[in-house]
Amino acid sequence: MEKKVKARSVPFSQTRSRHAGETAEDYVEAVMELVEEKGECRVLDLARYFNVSHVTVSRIVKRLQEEDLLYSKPYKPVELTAKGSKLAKRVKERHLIVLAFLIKLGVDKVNADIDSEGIEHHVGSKTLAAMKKFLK
Amino acid sequence: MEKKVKARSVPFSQTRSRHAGETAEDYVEAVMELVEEKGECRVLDLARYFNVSHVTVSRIVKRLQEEDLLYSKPYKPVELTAKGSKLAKRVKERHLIVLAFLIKLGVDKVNADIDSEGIEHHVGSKTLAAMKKFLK
DNA sequence: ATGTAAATGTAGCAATGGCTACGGATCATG
DNA sequence: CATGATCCGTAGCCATTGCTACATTTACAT
Repeated sequence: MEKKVKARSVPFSQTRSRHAGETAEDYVEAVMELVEEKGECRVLDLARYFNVSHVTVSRIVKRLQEEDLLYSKPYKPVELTAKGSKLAKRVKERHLIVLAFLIKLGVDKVNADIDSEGIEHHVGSKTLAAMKKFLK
Repeated sequence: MEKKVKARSVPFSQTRSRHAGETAEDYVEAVMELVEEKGECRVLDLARYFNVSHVTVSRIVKRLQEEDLLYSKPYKPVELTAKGSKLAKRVKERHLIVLAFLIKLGVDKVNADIDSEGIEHHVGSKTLAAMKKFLK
């Protein structure tokens, strides 16, 4: 008498690609923020931002160039492509909504900052809509 | 006139270990659920649960044994250690709170299921407390 | 103009988590 | 107890994201 155990709603088959996608989102968001604040975004700016070595950044930037999200020439600043810019705006908006939501929920700013960065990647459109509604 | 750009509140230095930690949480939770529902938890049960190959499960189970979260002998069922059981209970409770929270927020069950599985790993104690309060 | 410091790239290693292919173990069932 | 089906382990591949060490380029100051 075997009880059926349902598989997860979201298959884990693509864990690696999901993580890579989160990295892409984090990077385009960071590039947008750094360009806004500093005028340009260097590899080392990203390395400091994410607390990783410049080597890690450099490799990821190369990959995101192949995905047409970023653009840069060797030893030059990193820029967003049109596609990257569009993604960055979506990501940033979602991030800000999640952050505002947590704060309105009663979470202190420090923890809201921390948790929103982890949560944002997993907020689907339905959940995002519910958060927006709650904010109004 | 360089504006200072603050680094992320949560350093990304440990991205890999964070992901490994999420995997550990997912696995102990799954083992607990499968043992409850089927009486025992085999490698293949986990493989089907996560939609990955038995090889992936087998390697991860081995690692989690070294972390003293799981226990099993070759070709035998996987069991939780005391430490793993404790973690599983915490994870499951947190998961259920996040799920209930999303539903109360107005998200449909299907999307609440999906998003809660991604979100749960990033909900700190303060955010969890705020969710609990909202549920009351 | 030249030389040094800072920024970036390259080589190569490790850990994690995917996979296929293959082989050994276990278990029902005849 | 033999045998086929099922389960599981091992070997070995790839991708992603960390790292250190070293090489190269750029930019700035003298």
